[in-house]
Amino acid sequence: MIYTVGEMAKRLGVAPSTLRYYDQEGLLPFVERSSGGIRVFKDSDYEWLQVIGCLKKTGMQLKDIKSFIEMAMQGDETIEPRLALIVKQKESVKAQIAELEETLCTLEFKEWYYETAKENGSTAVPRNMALDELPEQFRKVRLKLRGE
Amino acid sequence: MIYTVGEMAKRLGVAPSTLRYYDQEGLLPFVERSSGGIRVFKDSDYEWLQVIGCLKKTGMQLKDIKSFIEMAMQGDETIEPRLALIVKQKESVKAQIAELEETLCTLEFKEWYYETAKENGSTAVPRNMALDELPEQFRKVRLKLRGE
DNA sequence: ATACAAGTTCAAGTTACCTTTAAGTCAATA
DNA sequence: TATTGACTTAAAGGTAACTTGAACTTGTAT
Repeated sequence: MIYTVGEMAKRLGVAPSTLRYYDQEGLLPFVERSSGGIRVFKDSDYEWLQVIGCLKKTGMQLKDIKSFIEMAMQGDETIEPRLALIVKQKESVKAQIAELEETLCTLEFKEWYYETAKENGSTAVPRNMALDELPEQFRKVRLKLRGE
Repeated sequence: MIYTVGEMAKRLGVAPSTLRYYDQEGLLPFVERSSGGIRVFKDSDYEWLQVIGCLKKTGMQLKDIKSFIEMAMQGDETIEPRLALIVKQKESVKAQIAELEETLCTLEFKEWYYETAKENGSTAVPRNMALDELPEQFRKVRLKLRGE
């Protein structure tokens, strides 16, 4: 199967202008053109675009994704640096998950805080509660929020 | 304890210009000024800034954080919408974690892919491997990447 | 009293990532 | 063959979140 930029964009759930922009930025050196200059996307290009999408989700910048694609275009000599980059991004994603888990704990504290405020008609109640009055799992969170 | 903008920025690990920018954008209505116009941060302001930082980590935009702060400044009448917002952000963070977990699976597949390529001197080996030749946990990932 | 680091405002600059617009070309259908 | 919708490029515009620079003021330390 082959696709135009619009068809491929639809398949990926992105705007056609995004694909044109990526191409312009050098992220899509694998995309060929028809005799008339129209971009011709193949199924194997879809896979490249999925990889680009994956790296984007890790928070990698387009210029770094470009380097990765350029390495891939060089062929088998660049297997090791590509592996290294994947491993690095894997660690980065693990760190991001850990940070979001912490953020989640803070939000759960805040949820409890406003639930308690709602029940009592005032934020003063959870705010002035002694540390040992609050549920055990929220004590560390409150200390951290208050910088203690 | 009271702090200048520079001291508070240091305590938070951000640039002083960031705090001035937030103030300018209306995110810090609780910060008072000295007679000479210098910002005076209190310990309770540190806690607000930590909450702002938490909401930022959830991916919330500054204009939406501003709305939250404005509600908080209104007092106890806004407990319910604040609770609703926290719960919404909690769900958003859970979704972000789920997406990163999926991204992690893809990266683990890619790690295996390049490890196998490295062992065999060519990406052709993992690329052309039959689906039932690859480790079970990577089969669904490859199908998704190839759009099958 | 004087120096001087760090504060102030306002405006302009920066970066990343697209999107939009304009002017024109390609290619599938009637 | 003519129409029409989707393609092309180049350049400009947009947005979020800061950062920087210039010109000036505050407040602490000698």
